[in-house]
Parts: sequence; C-alpha cells; structure tokens
Amino acid sequence: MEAAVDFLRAIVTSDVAAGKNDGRVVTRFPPEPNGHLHIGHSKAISIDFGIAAEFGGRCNLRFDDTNPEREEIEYVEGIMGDVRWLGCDWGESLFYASDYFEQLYRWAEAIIRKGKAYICDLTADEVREYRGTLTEPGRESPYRGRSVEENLELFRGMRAGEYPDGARTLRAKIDMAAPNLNLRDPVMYRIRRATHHRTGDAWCIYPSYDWAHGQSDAIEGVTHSLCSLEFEDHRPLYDWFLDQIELPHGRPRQIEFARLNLTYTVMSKRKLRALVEEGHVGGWDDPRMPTLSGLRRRGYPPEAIRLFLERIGVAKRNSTVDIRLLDDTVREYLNSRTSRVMAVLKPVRLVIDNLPEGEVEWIEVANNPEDPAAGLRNVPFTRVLYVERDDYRDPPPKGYFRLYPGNEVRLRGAYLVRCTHATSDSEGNPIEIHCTYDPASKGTAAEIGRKVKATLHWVSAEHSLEGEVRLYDHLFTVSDPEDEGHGGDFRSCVNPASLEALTGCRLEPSLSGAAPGARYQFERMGYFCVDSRDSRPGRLVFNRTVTLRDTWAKIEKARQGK
RNA sequence: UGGGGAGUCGCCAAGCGGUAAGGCAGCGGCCUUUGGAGCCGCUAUCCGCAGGUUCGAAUCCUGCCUCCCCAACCA
Repeated sequence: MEAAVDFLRAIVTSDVAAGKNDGRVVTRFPPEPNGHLHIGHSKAISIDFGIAAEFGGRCNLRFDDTNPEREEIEYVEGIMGDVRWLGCDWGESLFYASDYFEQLYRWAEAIIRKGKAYICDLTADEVREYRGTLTEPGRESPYRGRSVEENLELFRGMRAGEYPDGARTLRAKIDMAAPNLNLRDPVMYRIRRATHHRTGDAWCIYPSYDWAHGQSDAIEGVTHSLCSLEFEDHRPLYDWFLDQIELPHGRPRQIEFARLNLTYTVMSKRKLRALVEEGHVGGWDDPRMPTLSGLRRRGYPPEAIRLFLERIGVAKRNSTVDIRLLDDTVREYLNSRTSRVMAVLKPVRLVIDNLPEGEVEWIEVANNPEDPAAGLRNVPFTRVLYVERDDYRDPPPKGYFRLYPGNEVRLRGAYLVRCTHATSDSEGNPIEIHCTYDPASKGTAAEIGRKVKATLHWVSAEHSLEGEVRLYDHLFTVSDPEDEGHGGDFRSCVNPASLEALTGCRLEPSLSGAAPGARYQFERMGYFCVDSRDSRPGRLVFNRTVTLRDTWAKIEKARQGK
C-alpha cells in the first residue's frame, strides 16, 4: 500500500515547493511542563519530529513555561525522557519560552508604543463581564484610552513589582466587538508573584500563551507551528501578534490537526492527574495509564507506538481510535522480535504416570519460530509438570480441544500426552491431572502420522521458577469514559478489574536471569515484560503488555453472550 | 442564536470532476507442535440530507441537518 500523504505534509510540501522560508522546515513540540506526556502527545511528537525529519529540517523541543504556578522541573525531566524514549532527537534545539521573557517584554513595549496595547485595571471578573458573550459584543475597558506614556509607565511599574497580583494586565487593543472572542482585547501579561522553575523570582509578570507562543515560534525560526484543533480560533490572534513585531526570521504558520483519542481511556492531564492523586492507579507510570511512562513500563516498544501513529494518520476530524488497533500493532511488532518462553500463570499439576520419577530430558526448542536467528534453548521435561488450569475441563464444552479424560494433546516442543483421569476438589476444580505420554510422538504431524488439535504450554514442576504476573485490562469499563451521559463522571467507570496480580505463577528456568524491561512472548498467553520497578532476581514480576489473539476465548465469550 | 471547524463501511482513513484505496474489527475457508503467527476470500451501487450544474460529482454550486471547539489574568 502506498502511504497516502496527509494534509499537513501536503501543505509543507507545497510551501517548500513555493520557496517559502527559503525551503526551510522547522517545527516545534511545545509541551507545558505541568504533567507527564501521554500517547496523545506522542501523536503530536510524531508529527512534529516526523515532518521535520522528512523535509530535512529540525524540530525544537520547547517548554511552554509561561505559567509558573503549575509548572515543575520534575515534569521537564520526565518529558525529555519520554520524548527521547520515543526515539526523537532535538539535538541542540532545546528551548524554553521563559528564555524569551526579556525579548517578549521589549516587543510588548514596542506594541504599547504603537498604541496597540494598554494597561487595564479591570479585575478578572470585570474583564469577563466586559468581554460580552458569544452572541453579544463586548464593551471597551474604561482604561482602553490611556496614553502611550501612561501605559509605558504602568507597564514598567508592573514589571518592577509596584502592583499587587492581579491588579492590572497588559491587553492587546484589538476589537471588543470581534465575533471571535479571542480578539476582544486579549490579555498579554498578568501579574503573578510565583517562583518560576527557571527564572526564579526575576519576574512578577508573565506572558499569556497567545502572546508567548507565536513570538517564540518567530524567535526560533519555526516555519510550521502544528497544534491541535482547539487553537483554530486562536490563529487570527497568532497572526495579529506576528503582524505587530519585527520578524527575526521567516513568518511561522499555525496549522491545526485533530488530537488523538482512544477508546477505554482518558487523555486529559487533569483526569490522569486525578487518577494518580486519588489512588485509582499506582502512579503516572502505572502500566494501565496511557502515559508514555505507563506504556513503557507495560512493555510497549516505542517503535510500535510510532507504527500505530502512522497507521491512524492525521486529519482534522475529531475521532476516537479503537484501542484494539494499538493492541494489534503492538502484537504485530512484537511477534517477529520476541523470544517465546513457557510460563504457566494459573498452574495445576500434571503427572505423566509412565515417566519414571527423577528422569529429566532437556528438550531443545526454538526461541522464535518466526525468526530462526533467535536460536534454541533447552527446557526440562519431567514426570511432574504444571499446566494451565484452563487447559483442563471435565466435562469438556463443545469444541474444546484441550485436556479431558481420554483426549490427547501435544505438549509444546515435547510429546503427545493422553489424559487418563484427574483428581479434583469438591467444587470440581482439578488438583492433579494424570496422563501417559507416547515416547515416539516427538515431531510434526507429518513425521509421526498423527494429529492432535491442541498444543499446551507447560513447565517442569521441579525446575520451574515462581514468579508474579500482572494482567491488565482497560482502565475503564466503558469505551468513552469522557461521556458523562450515563451517570457519574469518569471516576465512576474506572474498571475495578483492570489489574489482576497473579502470584505463584510458574516460569521456565531460562527466565531466571530476565532483566528489567526484557520482553517475552509467553506461549499462548501474550507478550510480557519484566517490571522495571518491582521485579528482583529470584522474585520476578512480569507485566502483560497485550494478549495474543485468542480464538477459543472469543468462541466461549460469544457462547456466553447467547 | 455569534465565530471557528468537521461530516466517506462498526473504528480510523485515502479520494481534490471520470465513475469508492488501505488498516483494525467482523464473517467464511486454508494451514499450523502457540485455538498464536501466516495465507485466501467476503463485507459501502455508495460518500450527512435535499436540490442544482455537468456527458459524467464523494469531489463544483445552493439550502438544510448533525457533531466538535470558543465567553481562564490556563495551555
């Protein structure tokens, strides 16, 4: 399939062809350091860095740190780590909007001198009243007519800290009757005595987003300022401000695209923060979180995330992508590159009655049938094994191919075994399954002239390691937790079963040295990764990244549904 | 109701006047020492609706409908 060119790349292509900005392409990723990045941001990252790279340009990482009250250094470090993890390189181009405070201030004075901005003494509440409504024009501030000299003096006073917080603002003088509310004399500076994570107490006035953003783009020579749809209304203001200053480089152009939404999760910093602070999850890096740190800990490879982003494309339509597309992409990516290993999550003993006690056969198995280069390993085959509890049913449901009295199945990499009987508890749960094996049954169906319908994973009881395995499900029980239509807010549909921690799992011995972050496919179960926080040698903890496709589970589920 | 956007298969998404790509999901089947993986086939006579222009429209025009965003000294 030929990858279709999205509208952003089409625009950049034609700008370059038209010789705009001498054919340079400079983008920027402008996070506010007030939270951790999530997969939604990775769409922007992938677009910003991806387009720059494709056009031989550069992408700046710029922290939009114009609001000292909620920004912290901890977040800038986390964000840099996340961007790097995604494989994006900003080289020397690490910037902070706060680096431009002095330049911004000088430009603001120049705008005042042109009579295009004024100091307003209205309170926040009054500003809101004067702004008018969606359908009614606003009224002009009584301070709108101040002289340039007075404005300049007051503005300097604001900078010098002569007025209390919130007492005055610098406002652009545009049009209080503009149908676009952003043009009704927007605030450029507010007084806020807060210690900034970079400039400390050097400033007590801070520029607003609208005033800082486009000018920062201009300072950095950004050519294409790509942002999300909600800033469409701000574009006329972005352009207005650009018109007021002497452009140091070319003229940046803002273009908007639709942000990413995913089913069964939330994507707003506010809500993610609430999940963390209210203890619904273990932290920003909880493997159930859509944060990049959560996805990383869960075992999602950054390459798979980027592949996913390529698949969903970019457009201007608000959309919510089915999270199964992400799952599928991760599976596809991991399939060819992950070693197979056997791990029994919910173990039950299986005794091979015709195999002598104490006998051990080290069976050679492929690490990855999809990749011969992955090599071979040996797994011990003994009289007493563990198999998955789900792999025994008596009586067997229709279409069940696994263990039940009389049935024969394959033990992966090893022999065919026929179930003879099983002991069970009062509830009917198997305690110990008994089988006999056929020593002549190693080999393919063609080789041994016999076919069975199921192959089971197993581990030697004696040799296996004990470990913990954490199974994850969607964080929310509904596909659109943002939709509060059905009672309660997003908190009320947090999935109580989103984490299932299994202890007493049995792992094949080759896993003994598994390093934090290492990924494996547990045969028939899914892709798992060693937890980077809680796993210890001798006390391994695995996170399930994603399950394998499970046709049987689908059949059973469909049956239950009926 | 003012302004700004968007409406193509269940979910994404191509298409830009010449007669509906692709992916995911779904449904059949093949193959298989993972009910995994892989492979094959099927699934929009139709592009929010209604008119119009044209030999010909999802693509152009008109009107209408629906959804999203905007009234922080947040970004």
